[in-house]
Amino acid sequence: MSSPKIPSLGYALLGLLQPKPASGYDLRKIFSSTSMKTYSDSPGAIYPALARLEKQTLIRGTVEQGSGLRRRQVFRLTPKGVAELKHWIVRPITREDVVHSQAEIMLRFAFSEQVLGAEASVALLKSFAAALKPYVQALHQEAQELKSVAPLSGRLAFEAGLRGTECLLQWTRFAMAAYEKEK
Amino acid sequence: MSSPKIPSLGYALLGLLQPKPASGYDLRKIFSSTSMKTYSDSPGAIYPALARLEKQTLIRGTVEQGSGLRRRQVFRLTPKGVAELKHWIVRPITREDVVHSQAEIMLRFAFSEQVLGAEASVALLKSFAAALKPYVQALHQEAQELKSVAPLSGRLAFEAGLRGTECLLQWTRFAMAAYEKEK
DNA sequence: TATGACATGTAATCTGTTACATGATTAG
DNA sequence: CTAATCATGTAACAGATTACATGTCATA
Repeated sequence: MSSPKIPSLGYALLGLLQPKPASGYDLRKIFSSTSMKTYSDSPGAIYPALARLEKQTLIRGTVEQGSGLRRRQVFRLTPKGVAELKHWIVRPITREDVVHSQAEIMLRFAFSEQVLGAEASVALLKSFAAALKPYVQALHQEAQELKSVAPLSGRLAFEAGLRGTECLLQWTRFAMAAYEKEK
Repeated sequence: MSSPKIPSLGYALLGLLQPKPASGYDLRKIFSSTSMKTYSDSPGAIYPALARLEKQTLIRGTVEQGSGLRRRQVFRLTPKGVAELKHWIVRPITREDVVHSQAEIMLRFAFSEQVLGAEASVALLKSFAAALKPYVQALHQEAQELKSVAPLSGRLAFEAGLRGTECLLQWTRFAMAAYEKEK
């Protein structure tokens, strides 16, 4: 039970390994070349992270060396790893998540369809929207209180955060509509 | 020269101490009670951070104890600290910043007016917009390439990032207009 | 006198960064 | 042959989290 908490990078690795086994090098290339540049592509981050996941038996690595090929270790999810990934994705979204780890929410959503199917993606969107709505309200209120105090640049910085959050809420509607249309 | 790199939290502390000296406890309260909840309010983060800044002679702490008051250390910026803060704020904004540390850009902007005046804030906004424009273009292009490959949830997650960035670009225009109107 | 808020810190642990080290294979 | 790329890792260090430790002051 209650395995030691897995950091974002760990889940990113699990999610990437789910559809297709890959080596550490493959994963680094994904991080450095695609839109997932927010995650570190440094070997000092990825190889230890893979080692931790393997120690928790969430993934298993097998050394490939058919006919003089250079050594290359390919990792795949174990059933336990698949379960952990699913469990992480379906967790309801809290205010905490919205404030401190929006990037992780998006990561969960990005993987949701492959791992659990479209219904799970829609459910996540609903949970996200439900958490966002009162948060936007609270931000509006805080903006009112800030109005007379801070210098203009401070108020504008706050406004940027508010707009970004509203933008995200709009996006959840857009995304739900996209799933509607698909059916 | 070239002092050891200061992390985001360090600059947040410098920025907060600039208009008004404060104790570690005051700073923690600011982090936990205002919109700066993204920064850690844990003593294990803040007190060591203050100690580092003091060792670099960017701030100086003085123990207040007028008439049997409980011990309370108040920190203020040194001239070197003010210079470091200014230098950090005026640094031109790079693609790197936009991709990996948007929060820090907003922090720089939030402090800019108090520390350097409205012209500096406007200059920062221009630099930000200039970095955002080509980035949005690049994201659009990447979105095109993604179109046929990823599952819907993956494409939508990407779309969320794209929209957020566009939203930020719009905000820069809004903010510049706000400064225009103020004059 | 006991509770809770004020106020400051430390220690263990975890993760990530940076930089280095190693060696195989392929292209020029 | 040599340079670049493939592929894997390690070691030193910095910073954050969590939990704990300590003591003061006000109030009920």
